[in-house]
Amino acid sequence: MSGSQDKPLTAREQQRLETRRKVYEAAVDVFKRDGVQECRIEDIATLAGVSRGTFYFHFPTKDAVLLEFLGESESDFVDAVDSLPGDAPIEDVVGVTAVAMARSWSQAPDLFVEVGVVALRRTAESLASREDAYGIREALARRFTAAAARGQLLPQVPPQSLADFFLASFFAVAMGWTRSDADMPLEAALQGAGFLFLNGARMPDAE
Amino acid sequence: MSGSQDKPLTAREQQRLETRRKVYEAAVDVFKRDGVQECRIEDIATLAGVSRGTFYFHFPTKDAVLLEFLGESESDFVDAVDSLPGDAPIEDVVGVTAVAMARSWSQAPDLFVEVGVVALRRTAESLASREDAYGIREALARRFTAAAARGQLLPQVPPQSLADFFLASFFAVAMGWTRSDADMPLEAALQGAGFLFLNGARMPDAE
DNA sequence: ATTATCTATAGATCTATAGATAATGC
DNA sequence: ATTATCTATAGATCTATAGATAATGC
Repeated sequence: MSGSQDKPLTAREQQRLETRRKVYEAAVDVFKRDGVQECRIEDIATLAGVSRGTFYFHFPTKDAVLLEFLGESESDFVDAVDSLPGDAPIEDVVGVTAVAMARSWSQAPDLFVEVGVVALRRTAESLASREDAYGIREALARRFTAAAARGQLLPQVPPQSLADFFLASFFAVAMGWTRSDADMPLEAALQGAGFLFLNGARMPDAE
Repeated sequence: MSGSQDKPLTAREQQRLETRRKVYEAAVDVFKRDGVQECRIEDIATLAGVSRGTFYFHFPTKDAVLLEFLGESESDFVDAVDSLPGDAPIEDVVGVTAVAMARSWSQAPDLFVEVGVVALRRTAESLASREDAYGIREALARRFTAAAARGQLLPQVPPQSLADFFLASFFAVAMGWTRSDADMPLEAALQGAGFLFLNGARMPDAE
């Protein structure tokens, strides 16, 4: 499904991708240094050694760069989930997602909020337009559908809603972790979120 | 704690508040009509009948208007939670929050995502600066602390994290609801989220 | 010769601020 | 006279695009 055909690149195509990558990496560096909202596109172009127009040739906005950044880390999550066998128990799905997200998100805590913002906007758009790109939302929704069919998850809640509920709470926990000074590893915090997702916040006895 | 002293306003103060309100309402209208990102401040000023500079005199950015909007709806949530007796069971806290959020969020589904964005940014900032304004996060955290002390909630998870987990999942469910065409009332969707929060997604038997 | 990539620049919009006007308190 | 409110405008930055340059395919 991921279409990397590896057809030979012309010198021109190679040049374009190289410039694009230079611009992308310069942008991420400047984002981290100056902040996404505060930084100027001028500075990104200068660091990449191109004109400001070249930035706009490759990316329409700063948000487009962040979307690419999001897409790169998201494919790690999807790979982690997709590497599990089709009948893997739901605990494993939750577990490997926690591991993959912890690994990816630890890299760029400075960009965390702004990446969350573009993820939110993109999800809102795809909800509105009914287009379903295959990302972590969809990978999780599939697993949740299968788990509900096996009787492991509550059948009343639509799997897509479960996936949204799950992702939002993971994001919230990760953001809290990023900004706190607790010395618990991010992975442990996310595993805790996974436990809450599966078992709820209520004390079992207090039923 | 909410300091409305009602000291008499001078004509000038009254004028300022009036203009500020005009600008605020014009901004919200234009946001709904043209979209927050797309609209121009020029158009807000024109609709309010003031100069563009006057907009900036009252609000530094569009986001500041959204923050005020967020603050107004948030105080409804806080009032709802604070109206409960101190020893109210946690189910009631979850329930009245669902009712208050459903009432408030149904008003402005068009602004939903952008309000979520400023809420996210504000929360990130307050986490970073350790300042704790009293909002719905703090109102919930207090209740969760009390409930954990009474043995109604899992004691391992910090109450503030529980509040973040709770708010993020409510937001996610509400956003999904806003964009879907299911004819379930928003309140029912949020009550479902509250159930998930308390009891988890796992089937009780499958333990 | 045609097309893709990139640059230079015009026009639009935003942000910062000096100055005008009107209210206030002495 | 001083201060608060608002306007007008200069300068900064972004967005859109015409034109320059370099690669491609015939």
